[in-house]
Amino acid sequence: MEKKYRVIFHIDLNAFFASCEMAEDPTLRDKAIGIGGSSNRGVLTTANYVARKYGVSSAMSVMEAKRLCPELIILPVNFDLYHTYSEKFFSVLSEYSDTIEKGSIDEGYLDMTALSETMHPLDIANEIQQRLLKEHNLPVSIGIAPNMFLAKMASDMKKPLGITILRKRDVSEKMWPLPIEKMFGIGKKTYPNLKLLGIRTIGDLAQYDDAYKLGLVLGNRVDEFQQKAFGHDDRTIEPDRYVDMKSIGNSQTYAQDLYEYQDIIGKLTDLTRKVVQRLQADESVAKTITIQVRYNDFTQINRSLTREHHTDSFYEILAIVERLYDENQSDKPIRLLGVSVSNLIDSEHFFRQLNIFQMTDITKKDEAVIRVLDDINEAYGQKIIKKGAKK
DNA sequence: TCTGGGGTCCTAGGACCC
DNA sequence: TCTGGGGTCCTAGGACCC
Repeated sequence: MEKKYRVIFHIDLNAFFASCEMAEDPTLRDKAIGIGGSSNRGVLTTANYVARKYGVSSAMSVMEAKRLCPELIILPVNFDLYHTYSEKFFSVLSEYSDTIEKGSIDEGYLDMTALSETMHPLDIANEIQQRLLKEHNLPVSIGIAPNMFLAKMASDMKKPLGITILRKRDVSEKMWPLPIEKMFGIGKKTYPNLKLLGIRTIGDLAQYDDAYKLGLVLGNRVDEFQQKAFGHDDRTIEPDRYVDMKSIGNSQTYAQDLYEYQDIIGKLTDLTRKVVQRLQADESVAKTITIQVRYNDFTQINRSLTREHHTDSFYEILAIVERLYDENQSDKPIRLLGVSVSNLIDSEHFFRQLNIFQMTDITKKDEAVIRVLDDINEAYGQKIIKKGAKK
């Protein structure tokens, strides 16, 4: 059955981190700047368009970037600043549609079907682009299409400050000639395998007819990718999709490899403290704790443990982090450590459940559990009272 | 050119329950 | 004796994206 015709926008902030820095400090605008790579072992997360003219790009090592552009200014990552600008961005978008899905900190999908009945989509896109530039110094590229996939592909076709319309009837002319690695969802592991099958462009993928061979490369996603290569995508925009975070983590590559146990535990403690602060600020509690260890030979292990109950206690989480590390010690020097928490739920919701559980089921639980409950209630008694009093 | 840090989603095997 | 299936949760690893 034919679906109702839709107008979908994908709006992408250009060189977002660099744009935020330039918006804050206009003297940076005509200079080459890169973000990230604090240590000698770092890479850049973003480069502005001045730096890109020298061949500097994101994911490039600092050393290489400096070689290409000796006058490059390197700024540390400032997530607080970028979140502030991200909120400004989505706040402007929310004036144009109620149906917005956050793709990430710097991109969003909007269902513009309703507004397009009274206004031409191109005029809307122009207005949004101009407003973001004038009011917040944020350059964006906009893709306009009948579905999310085509809108995403379209916004990438003209940068910076592009507006691109991609209709289904344009797919064979505008999208099929693109190299296969430009297709959203095909990464650097998959595209060499596709090339082995002789698939070099998105058009090649659309027209490839050996489903068995394709299955060896794409698994059970053959149909999905081929549909998209034809420009078909039935997904609807889900505003709630990423409103609740699913995990919170911090990781760091150290300037020098770590060897000493006490040193390593110290770094893990620092990471845990940062993660717990963000967890508490988010008013969430976590059930699964994961550590990440990358050795200097670049092999990596992840070890996780799921607790019986959720928590946001620094000491409880740290105890698990230490235990996970102790159980997986190795002689290899360590390059990176990470701590993350997942299986998150809203803390208020959790404590409502906890109270019921305590009243009915406590006799079956062992001492350790009771101790945990006491700890949590002590820590949260205040918070619950405060929240209750607000209403 | 030696290779970040923030995430999401998927898969596959094993444990466990019914 | 030999060995069901379905469902869910946990763990580890990997691909991908920005």
